[in-house]
Amino acid sequence: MDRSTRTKRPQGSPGERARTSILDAAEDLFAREGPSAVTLRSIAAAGHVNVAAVNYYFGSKEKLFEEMFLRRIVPLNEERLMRLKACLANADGKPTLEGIVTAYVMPALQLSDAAGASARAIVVQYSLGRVLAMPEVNQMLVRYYARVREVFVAALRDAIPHLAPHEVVWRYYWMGGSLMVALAVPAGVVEASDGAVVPTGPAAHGTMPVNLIAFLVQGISAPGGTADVIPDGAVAVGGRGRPTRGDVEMLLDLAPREDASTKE
Amino acid sequence: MDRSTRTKRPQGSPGERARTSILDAAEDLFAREGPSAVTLRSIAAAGHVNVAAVNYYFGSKEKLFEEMFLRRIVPLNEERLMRLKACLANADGKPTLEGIVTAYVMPALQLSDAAGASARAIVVQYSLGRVLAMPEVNQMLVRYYARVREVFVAALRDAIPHLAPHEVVWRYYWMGGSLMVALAVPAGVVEASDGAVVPTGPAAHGTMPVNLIAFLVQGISAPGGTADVIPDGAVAVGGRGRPTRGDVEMLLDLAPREDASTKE
DNA sequence: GAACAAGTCAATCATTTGATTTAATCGACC
DNA sequence: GGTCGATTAAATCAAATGATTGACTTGTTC
Repeated sequence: MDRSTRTKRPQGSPGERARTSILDAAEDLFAREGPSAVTLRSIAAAGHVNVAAVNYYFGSKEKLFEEMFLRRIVPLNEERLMRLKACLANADGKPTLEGIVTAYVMPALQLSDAAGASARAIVVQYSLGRVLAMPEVNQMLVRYYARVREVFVAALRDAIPHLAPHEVVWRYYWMGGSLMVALAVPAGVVEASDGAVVPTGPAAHGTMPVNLIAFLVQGISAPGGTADVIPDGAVAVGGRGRPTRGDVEMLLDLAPREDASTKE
Repeated sequence: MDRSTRTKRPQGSPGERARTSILDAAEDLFAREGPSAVTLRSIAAAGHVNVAAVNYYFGSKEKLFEEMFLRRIVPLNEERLMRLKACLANADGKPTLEGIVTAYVMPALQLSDAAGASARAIVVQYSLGRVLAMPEVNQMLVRYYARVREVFVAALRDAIPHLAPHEVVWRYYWMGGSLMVALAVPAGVVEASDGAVVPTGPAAHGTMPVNLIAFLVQGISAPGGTADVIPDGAVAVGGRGRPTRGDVEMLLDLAPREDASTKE
């Protein structure tokens, strides 16, 4: 609109504005309207750019989505890994369960606190949902999630050695599910469904993060149901050797895995 | 195909076969291909019916989706409510937390165990995800979920009176998130990401349900983070009056709410 | 100011979409 | 056999979609 005030370009190169504008619009639309309702035209309209611009900058609709996801997910997970690393350093390789959970949860919750309303939060939700649900989704995303999962599961195993290895994997997933909902459900919905007087204002989520961590820490550390409790004769499980101390550090120092992709 | 053996129609009326065939196909496609990739033509092809049949039986694509969801979700939630009711009866109105959680979780997990692979499970996931994410989704679904939520939150409040009311709502949502992931993630993925020897065969999920319930029970009963723990000055919360005993029963006996819809 | 790349825009393409129409087919019932 | 409603099939419609084109504008560099 007010192109008159463009003496200093708001951000980077002239085309960079369009790029981020498209990414923001796509993110917002994808979060609100659902994945099926998003069209190139709606994105272009919301981003105040021409339809051709989308293909000009991103090549295709699919590429746009990929970049849109990666823009949020990569920094998010890098911070998770960084926090976990800090935990390991402070705790001499034996971080507390609370430390691990916090390292996983907080970057995501703070992401949703930041600037762009709940749009980013729901992006995280959708990306996670897609990765989980669709087998053939972008292999890069799958591998990226796998790497984060490996590290955290290894750390969790050190913190809760009483659990069978594959039960730890389940609890990692469940943690993700709870976090996903915590991100996706607007605080207003919870308030409305409660009728209670709840904190609104500066701290967007109020006491939610603290409670979520408490919920997860206590849940994850719950004793596992042993196989003989199961009514329908499931056999007992025995994982490969429990990971030796140091596995987590090794995984954390692993290079970002640029290696062979199944197909270019 | 083998229409020769139609002396006794396999199921109901001749068109009933087409109806369920379409519903099954839609469910399967929606679960596997993702919500955006489902077209009337792909449904018709997968269901071995003509494209026109979809509109003939369901009127529109949207109506088809609605019926598809309701076919799974209504019985699922009815069983949840039934189980909760049974809990209340056996426990003289004071069911255990484990009873409540089991009433909520098991119907869903058993649903995924039944016949149709993981398709149904992922349908549940998507429906839940949609209800959570999109504000304007089918009002009927929203209201239906709201009713189940009210009942279970009321029951949870009786079981864990030490929590602030709206924190209980959050934990209900988190329970849903964990369950969602438990349904969506194929057991094979967990096994693969673990490398462990895990139980395969008859009991599709092995010890997972027992462990999920243990995880949830202990997590939900975790002490709440009080407001003064929060670093960023959130105010303490005080709900409306804690629900009096009997609230749950009252809610459970409530009629299924046929009342006014905002618009026909 | 000319030349050139970077960026923007309206117009348009070939497909695909949900939905409708029209005609043919099936199956019970008299 | 004949009739009639229920069901299926093929053809078709208008609208929308992702993508592309070629002309136009802008900003930079010499």
